Order: sequence, then structure tokens, then C-alpha cells
Amino acid sequence: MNTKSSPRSSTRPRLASLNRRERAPDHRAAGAPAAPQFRPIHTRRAFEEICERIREQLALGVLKPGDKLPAERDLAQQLGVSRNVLREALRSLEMAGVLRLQKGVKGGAFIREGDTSRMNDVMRDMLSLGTISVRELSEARVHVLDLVVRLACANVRAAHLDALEANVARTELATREGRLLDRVECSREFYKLLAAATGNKVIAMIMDSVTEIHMRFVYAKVASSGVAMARLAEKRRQFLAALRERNVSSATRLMRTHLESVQRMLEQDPGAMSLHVALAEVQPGFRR
Amino acid sequence: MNTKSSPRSSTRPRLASLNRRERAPDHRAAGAPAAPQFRPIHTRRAFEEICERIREQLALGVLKPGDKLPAERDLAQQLGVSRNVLREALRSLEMAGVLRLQKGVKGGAFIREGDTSRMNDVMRDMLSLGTISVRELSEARVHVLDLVVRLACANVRAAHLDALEANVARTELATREGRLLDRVECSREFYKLLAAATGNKVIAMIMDSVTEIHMRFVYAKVASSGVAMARLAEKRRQFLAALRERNVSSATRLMRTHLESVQRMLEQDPGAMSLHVALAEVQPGFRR
DNA sequence: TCCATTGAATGGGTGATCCATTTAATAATT
DNA sequence: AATTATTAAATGGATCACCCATTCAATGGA
Repeated sequence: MNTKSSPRSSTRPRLASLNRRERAPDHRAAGAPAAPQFRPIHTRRAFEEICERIREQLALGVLKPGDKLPAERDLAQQLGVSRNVLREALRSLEMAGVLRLQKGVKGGAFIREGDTSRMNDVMRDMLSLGTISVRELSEARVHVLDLVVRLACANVRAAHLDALEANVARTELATREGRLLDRVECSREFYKLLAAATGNKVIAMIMDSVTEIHMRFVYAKVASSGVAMARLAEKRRQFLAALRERNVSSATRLMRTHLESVQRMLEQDPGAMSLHVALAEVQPGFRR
Repeated sequence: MNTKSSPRSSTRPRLASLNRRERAPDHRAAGAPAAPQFRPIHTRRAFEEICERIREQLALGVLKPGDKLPAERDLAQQLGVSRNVLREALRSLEMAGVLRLQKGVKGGAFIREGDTSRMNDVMRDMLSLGTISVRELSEARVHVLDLVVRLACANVRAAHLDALEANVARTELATREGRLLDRVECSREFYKLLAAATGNKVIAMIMDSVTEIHMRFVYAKVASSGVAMARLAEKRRQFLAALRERNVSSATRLMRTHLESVQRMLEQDPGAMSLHVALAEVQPGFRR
């Protein structure tokens, strides 16, 4: 039995607004198309409500990057929830790349600049969960890269070309010194720079997300078999030349044939390659 | 003063593995390319470690969709952390679409089928945070849609065509009955079906993520101004005919001109359109 | 002027406790 | 025997009251 009389029933007008809230009815218009029976209603929980409210303030422009939320203890009281629940919400938003939590006096929960690498995580989870396949990802990458090359030819600027040039120089150096894994890291960077050269952060984000996983496979392959893409730096220089003269067809063709040879490299001795190995392996430069 | 003697120092060999863990040194190879000074080290926190371990089990294939994690109380003890911290981790994974938490006996934390709509959230957050712009998103959508049309022409199957046909029929009905917002909902569905017709879930996911936000704008525009895209169903039928005969150039051209007219519609009287309104407005069919 | 000390604010983390929901086992009723 | 209530246990949801570690400004001494 619970002998100690509940010390809480007295001081608890709190959750009136947040907790135990009646669910809003589904306002789907009467004649709505393709209404699939009823969508499952998952009970509204406090932390969801909190996340939503903060995101709402964000969408409304009330909160902007750099802004600081009230201290956990204060915000919890304002929202009428316990500190623990508030923290669940803040944690989720932190994982989502929306917040940055910082300790110490003058610390707090700050709205971050958007973190475009979040899309990588989504892609990786989808692959881990088996929702998408390596084949689909590779195919998507070919198409996206094709688009990226065309856009880069249209929009590339001197600064991008310089960065790419420097990257190829590093690739060449790594090749000469036999640092094969560093060369893979160079490749990863190359595609990131190329994506940035499109001048469109949405496209770049998409490109990065399909490239990141792909490069893990390449890394795992090179690490395990020691194979190396022949004449990589040379091919990069050719491509850069085409990009510099904004020769779309030439750049596209060079990239396509390169992708094909990479694909062949990955597919030889396929038994050694494993989705799980590539995903789970902790690799330098591949932050999780 | 803290009069009550700490009751914890005795029973706490727990965190040895998880908490207060020495950070692994950065094993970046010595001559690594483009090492940007030092990457900021953010203190390793328990919940991050937990998330990572669960994701690792996922990547390793030890955990699969449908599997159930141990009960919170048990898992917390196994990991040597408090239940509250474990919950922060589970919450984050739930928000990430990896887990589904279910109450009651026989409840627990289950590994979900991958939730492709997570990419939509990323896109929305990036827009809310100002990391990407509406212009970039629209531009990306044009290019992605172009790709989708080409792939759909190559891979569309009878079932897809039937679904699209049914969608257009609903569009026609909504038009006749003057249900403009339902027609927008039909459009949203149309693009989702088209994305699925590519036969590539990665491409489909990307397409959906750039479409979702766009359709919010269309919805907000139609809701506020009452304007309607002229001859929508007719245009859809023409496009479907081209898709059915796998006529890439025709389908591409039709889609492109349609996009242009939609863009013109959105841009007239631009003062009425607001990023914040479109993002924040709760709309039927637009789950958050 | 510079450096060490201190203390308050803040996020990180713990453990105990209660509530609400769900399900299966059990008892009561027809 | 079949059906319907009741009960009990397991589980996630939430709260409270702490304590710890980090950070940084204020303070004070050399």
C-alpha cells in the first residue's frame, strides 16, 4: 500500500495546457480524396507537444538561429511540465539538428544554424532498416550526380574551381605517397565540393546524402582489398578541365564512365562487401 | 548543506562502460587531406552513446524491424544508466523514425519499418532555420521532377498508371464540385504516386521531401486567394498519356510547362505569400 | 596588471515514486 | 458453455527532489 499520502495532488494545476490534452478531431475535409480509413491516432505526449511548439516558433520566425531558449528549469515551469520531460523534447530537437545544448553559466539551448548533414543520417537509417537498398542508392546517386554535373557546369565559380583544383592536388599527393585511404577521403571531399558548386544547397544536401554512404563502401572496399582506382587524379583533371570550360556533355560523359569503373571495382569479389560492415565500421572522417 | 549522506556512492559500479567515458582519440591519418584544424569535440553524453549503440546493432543486422528492445527498466539497468537518460535516447530514436514506443503490457520499444517521411522533416527544419531558401527548394524541385519524369517513363508499371488514373479522376471530381483545397490534396498525392512510379525509393523519398513543402505553399495560396490552376485535370490526362506511351520528351515538356504555370500562379501577388505562414499553417493531410 | 579563487548558473544524470494504458488471466453472470 | 466484468501485472508517461560537472564572471590577492 501507499502509506504516504500523495504530496502532489495539492500543487498541480500545471498540465492544464500541455498534458492530458484532448486530441483534436481529424478535420480532413468531408469529400477528401483517398482518405485511407482512419489514420492511427498516437496519443499525444507532452514532449511531442513541446517539440511542435518550438518548431512552430521557428517556422513563425519568432525563434531564429543564435537565439537562446530559457533555462531548462524555467522553461519547464513555463510549459508546466517536469524538467525531465522538457529534456526529452530538447534532446530530440538536438538530435534533429535544431538545437545545440551548452553547459555552464551562459550556457543553454541555442537554435542552431541548420545542419545539412541530418539528411545523411536519415539515409543511413533507411539503409540500416532495409527500407532502401544499396542498389537503389547507387542508382539514385548516378542520376543525382548527373544532375549535379550539369548544374555545376552552369553555376560553378572561380572559388569552387580553386577548391576543386586544390583537392585534386591533394589526391595526386596521396596517390604518390601510397596513402590509399586518404585518397578515398579526398574523393569524399571532391564530391562535396562539386555539390557545392551547383550553387543550390538543396541539391548539394541531396548529393551529399547519397554520396556519404557510397563513400563508406568505397572506403571499406579499399581498406579490405587494397585495390585502388587507376589514374584517379588524371581523370579528375580531365573532368575539371571540362567543368572549367563548362562543357556539359564532356563533363557528364567523363563522370559517367568514371562512375562505371568505380562500380566495377566495388563489384569485383562482392562476397567481401557487406552492407553491415560498411555501415557499422567507424572510419576517420566519417562522423556519425 | 547536504545533510543526508549520499546514498549512491555505495552502489555504483555502473557507469564504468557508458558514462564519463574517455573520448577516443581522433585517428585521422597523419597526412590526411584538408584536415580543418581540429574538429570541435562535444563531450560524449550517455544518451548519445546509447543511440549510437542501438544504431550499431541496427547496422550490424542484429536488430531488425519488428524486433523489441528490452523494457525500459531492464535496458536501463543493462546499460548502467538511469531510466530517465535511457528515455532521452529512446525518444530521440523515436523522433528519428527508428523506434515506435508502445504502452501497456506487451508494449515496449519496437524497431520500425523505415519512415521515409523523415526527410520531409529535415527539409522543413532547414527551411525554418533559413539554411535553405524557397528559391533553392523550387529550383531543386524542378530538376528532381525532371529526373522523376524520365525515370517514371522508363519504369512505370500498370499498377502505378492505374493509381495515377484514379487520382486524376478524383481531381476531376473535386474540380467539378469546386473543392479547390481537395484538389491541392490530389496534386500532392499525384506527385507522390509519380515518385513511386520511378521504382526507386531513394529517388521517391527525395522527390517527396521537395514536394511536401512546395504543396504547402500551393495550399496556402489557394486557401488565401481562391485562385485555381486552370485545366488541371486535362493537363494531367495529357501527361498521363505521354507517360503511358513512355514518351519521355513529351512528358518532360508537359511537366515543365505545367510547373512554369504553377510558378506564375504562386508568384502573382507575392505579398500575400509568406514562408512562415506556409510552414506554420496546419493543413489537412499535411501531417507534421 | 595579472593570475588564482570562488560561487552561481546551467546542463548532465540519478533514483524513487506515481499515473495511465494495455493485455491476459480470472471470476462472475447469463 | 458462452459471454461479460473484474482484476492484476507489465509497460511507457510523467513528476519530484536531488546531486554532479562545467563554465564563466566577479572577486581578491600578488
